[in-house]
Amino acid sequence: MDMGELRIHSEEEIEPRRGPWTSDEDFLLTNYIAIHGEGRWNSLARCAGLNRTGKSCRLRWLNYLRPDVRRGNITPAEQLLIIVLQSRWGNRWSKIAQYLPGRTDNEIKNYWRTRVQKHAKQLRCDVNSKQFKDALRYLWLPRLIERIAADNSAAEAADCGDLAGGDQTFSGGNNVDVIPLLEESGRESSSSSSVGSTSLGCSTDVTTGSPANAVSGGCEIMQDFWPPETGCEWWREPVMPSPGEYDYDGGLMPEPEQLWGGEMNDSLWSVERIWQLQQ
DNA sequence: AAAACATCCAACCGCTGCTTT
DNA sequence: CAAAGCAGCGGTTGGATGTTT
Repeated sequence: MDMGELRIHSEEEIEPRRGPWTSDEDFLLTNYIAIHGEGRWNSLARCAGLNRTGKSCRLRWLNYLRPDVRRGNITPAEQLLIIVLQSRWGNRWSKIAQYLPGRTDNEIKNYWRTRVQKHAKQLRCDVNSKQFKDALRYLWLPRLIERIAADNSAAEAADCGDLAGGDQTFSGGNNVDVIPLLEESGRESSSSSSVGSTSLGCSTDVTTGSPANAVSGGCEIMQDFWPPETGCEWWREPVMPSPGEYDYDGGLMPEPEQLWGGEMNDSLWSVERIWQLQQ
């Protein structure tokens, strides 16, 4: 600890430290919480000898130091959940985070702002617009489901070769047969959307296909999402379902505990479960 | 190699609502 | 009941890092 930064405590107000946390501060906070637990952040900050606000301590603990916090790559399954839940609840990040164990509201919020809003920008539409929601539902979600299915297949193959290997990455590893789900989704899309009608029809191989197909079909579009160079002209076609044909707000959302009992496990990320949320 | 630009993400800020006094 | 204190939330910012020119 750099004691030079911690001026001698006195009753008069000491300007709390701000900015990036040092490893010493992390150590102090982690140690204190390990012994005394969380809560009462203002007094915790004082008692732990941290010249930080309670707010700052809480944020550091919840978003970074907590042992069960997961950072880094947002998996396709997690992306799927975020998109589905955001469409249902809006920017209720803490609520959404409850359904992604180990992920913080901050991380989900960052993901949304950096990745999802970027695509909205490329489409030149608002993230809250029907246009963009349709893009998510009929282009992004099917693609994510395909990726999850592919991950599952890869994980299955890996499991055959290495039964001892546990899945630590949440990228798959379950045994859900996704084909019926994809077919179901495809039927739904084909009945209402020319873009959606082929979005799932390319599940066998999204890496091939001509540029012409990309515009008229959707495989390649889905592969690269929305390449800015297309000018998104295809998207302006009146191919979306009529109002009321989909309903993001319908249905009852089970509590997180009901879904996975508050624990992280592989079945948590089954496509089946995620798809149920989407319905 | 370096400057310019883009992206990511940890951390802060202001606000709201709940609890305590 | 009102005021004060606190926790939590969502929006925003700025520095670090990566990528492009």
